[in-house]
Amino acid sequence: MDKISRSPAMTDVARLAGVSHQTVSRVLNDHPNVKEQTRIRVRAAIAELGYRPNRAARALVTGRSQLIGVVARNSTLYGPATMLSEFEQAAADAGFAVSVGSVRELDRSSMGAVVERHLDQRVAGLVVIANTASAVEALAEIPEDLPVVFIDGDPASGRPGVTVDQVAGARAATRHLLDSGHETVWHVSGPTDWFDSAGRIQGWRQTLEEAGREVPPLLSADWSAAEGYRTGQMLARMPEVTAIFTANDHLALGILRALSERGRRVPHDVALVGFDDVPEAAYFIPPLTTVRQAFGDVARAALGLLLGQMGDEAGTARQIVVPPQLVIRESAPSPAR
Amino acid sequence: MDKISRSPAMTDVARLAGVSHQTVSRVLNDHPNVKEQTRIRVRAAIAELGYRPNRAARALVTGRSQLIGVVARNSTLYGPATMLSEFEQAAADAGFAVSVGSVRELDRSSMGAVVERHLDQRVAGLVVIANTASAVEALAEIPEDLPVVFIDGDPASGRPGVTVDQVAGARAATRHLLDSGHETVWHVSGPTDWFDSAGRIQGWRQTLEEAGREVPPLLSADWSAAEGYRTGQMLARMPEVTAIFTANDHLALGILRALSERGRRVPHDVALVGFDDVPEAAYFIPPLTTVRQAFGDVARAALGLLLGQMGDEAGTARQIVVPPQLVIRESAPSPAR
DNA sequence: AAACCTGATGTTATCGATAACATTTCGGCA
DNA sequence: TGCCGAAATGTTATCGATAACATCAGGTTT
Repeated sequence: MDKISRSPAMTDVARLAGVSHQTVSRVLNDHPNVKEQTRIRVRAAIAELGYRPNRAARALVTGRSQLIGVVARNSTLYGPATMLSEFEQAAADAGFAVSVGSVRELDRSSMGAVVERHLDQRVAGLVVIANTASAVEALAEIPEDLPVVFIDGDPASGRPGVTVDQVAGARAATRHLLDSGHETVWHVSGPTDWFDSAGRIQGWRQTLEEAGREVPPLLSADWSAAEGYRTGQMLARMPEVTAIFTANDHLALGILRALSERGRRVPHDVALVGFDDVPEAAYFIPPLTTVRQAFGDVARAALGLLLGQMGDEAGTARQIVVPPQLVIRESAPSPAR
Repeated sequence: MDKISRSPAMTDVARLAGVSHQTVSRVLNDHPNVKEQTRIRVRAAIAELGYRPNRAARALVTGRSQLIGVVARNSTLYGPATMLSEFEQAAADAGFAVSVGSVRELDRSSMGAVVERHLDQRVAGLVVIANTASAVEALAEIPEDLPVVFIDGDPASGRPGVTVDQVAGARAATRHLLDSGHETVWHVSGPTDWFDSAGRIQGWRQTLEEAGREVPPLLSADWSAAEGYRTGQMLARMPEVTAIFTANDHLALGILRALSERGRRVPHDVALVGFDDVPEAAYFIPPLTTVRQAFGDVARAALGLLLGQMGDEAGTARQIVVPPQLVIRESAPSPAR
C-alpha cells in the first residue's frame, strides 16, 4: 500500500498535533486527564487530515468489535421487519453497527452457521430471534461470556430475553369475542412449533375452558394470507362459526376473503380478531380488530438488556414481558354496540 | 487477557501442527503450493483446538473487512424487507456479512452518518437504496475506490445500479386498463420526490397521451394504506372514475376500503391495479391485479454487480434494469372476459 | 556434476488501535 | 525550598492476521 494513498492513522494525527498516539486515542475515547488545550489541538489535526478510525484495529486489540449480531429467520413479515429496523436504530444510537444473519429454516444447522459468522466477526453481542425450540438448540455453541438476548424465545426459559405476553393477548381477543355474545371462539393458529403460536393457543384454550365453553378443534396454519384463505374456506362453510381469532392479521385477511366469497358478512355473521396490528389492518374490509404487539418496544427493550449485559453482568439475566393491547375495530366491535 | 482463556490463534495451530503460521494461513485461504499431507495435519490441529479466525485481524492487514454495508431508509414495507433479506442471503453465500445502516429520512445528513459508520468498519462494498435525489447527494463522500451499487436510484445516472423498469410497469398497468375499455385511468402516486414514483407517473402519463386519452389530475400520496384510503374517499365520489392505477398495493388496499364504503364495486364499477405484488395482494377482496417487482432478482443482481466491482473493475459501471410483470387478478380482469 | 527452476515452506514486517506500564509536570502543603 | 501526590503525557508491547521477502529441497536440463 503506497504511502501517498494510505489513509491517515492515529500516528499521523499525533505527529501533526505534536503528541503521542496514545494521547490521540485518549482524546477520541473521551478519557479524563487530557488538557482541554491538548484536546483542541488533536481535534484540529484530526479534522485537517480527515482521519477516520479503523474499527478493525480496535476490535483486534479489545477482542470485541462494535458490531451486534442479529440471528433471525428470513422473513419479510411486518413484525420481524419492524423489530430489525427499530433495533438497528437503537443500536446505532448506542454506537453499535448491526450485522444481520438470517436463515431459511429455524434448524440447528442453519442457525449454527449464522452464529459462527457472527463469532468470526467477534461481535460484541448477539440478539437471537428464536421462535422455536430447535432454533434455541442451535445456540449451545455461544461462548458463555458473550452477551446474548433472545426475542420471542421460550417464555419458560431462564435466559435473558424479551417477549410479548402471547397468552394475555390471546386471552384478551377470546374474552372480547365471548363478551360480545358468542358461544365459543374458533382459532386459526400459526405454525404450532413456534412459541408464539403455542402461547396464543394456550391463551385461547384457557379462556374458553374457564368460561365453561366448548373448545372447538384447532385449525393450524402458517403465517400467510394463503393459509388464512385455506382455513377460511372451511370455517365459512360452518354456520355455527360466529367468532374467529387468528394468530396474525395476514391469516385474518385470507379468512376475510373466504368469508366474502361465501356471503358470510363480517361482523354481522362472523366476528373476527387478528393479531399484530400491521399498519394495513385498519384498512381491511372491514377494519380489523386485532391484538397489537409493540414490536418497537420489544426491539428497544432487547437492546437495553444486551447493553446491560455488556456493561454489568449482574441483574440482567431476566425476561422482559411486553404487554399486548387489544385494538377494537369493526371486524369485532365492542359489546353493547 | 489471561493466557488460559485466550482463544487459540493461528500461531497456536501452527505450533500444534508443526508448521509456520503462514502455512496455516495458506491452508485456510486455499492457497496453492501446500502439500495435501500438510493440509490434513493443519486441519486436524484446527479442529482439535477449536480455532476460529478473527476477521478483525484480517481486515486490519488487508484494509478491507468481510462486511458489506447497506444504506437504506428505515422501512417495514415488503419491498425493502424482501430485498434486504435476499441480499443478505446472497452475500452470505459469497462469504460476506451484511451490516445494515438505516435512516429515518432520506436526507444528506442522516445518510452521510450511516455511510461514515460503514467506512469506519472498512466495509468491502456498499449497497445504497437511494430512492431520492437528496439521498444520492449524501454519497459524495464515498471513496472512489470503494465498490458501490445503487438500488432504486436514478435510472438516468451513470452509476452502477439495479432498478426495476418503473416506466414499463406503469405502462403495462395503464395499457391493461385502457384495453379493458376504460376511457382513461386515474393514478395515485407515491411520494413524488422518489425516483420510483416519478417513473410510474411518467409511464402512466405517456401511455394515456399516446392513446390520445385525457390525463386526469394526479393524486399524490405516500406508500401507506391510510393514504390510499384518503385518496380513495375522493375517487369513490367521482362517477367518471372507472379505472385506478396505484403506486403500490397498500395504497390499493386503502382505496378498496373507500370504494366499498361508498358501494362502488370492484371491478364492476371501478377497476383497480396496484404495484408490487405483495404476498397478501392475492387475498384482497377482490384479489388484486398488480405489477410484480422481482425484489429478490434486484437484490441478487445488486450483489453480482458489487462482487464484479470488487473482483474486476472493468465493465461493471452499468445499470441493470429488471423487468416488471403484470399479474392479472380479479380487481382488473383481462379484456374480453 | 553443476546449474536452474519450481514447489513448498519459513521468517520478518506490517496493519492501527488499545493495554500496560513508565515518566514528566504541576500544584499544594509543610 | 523540598517533597509528595495527582494530573498529564509518553513508551513499549500486544492483538492475530496477511504481505513481502527469503530459504530449502527436489527434479530436470545442460
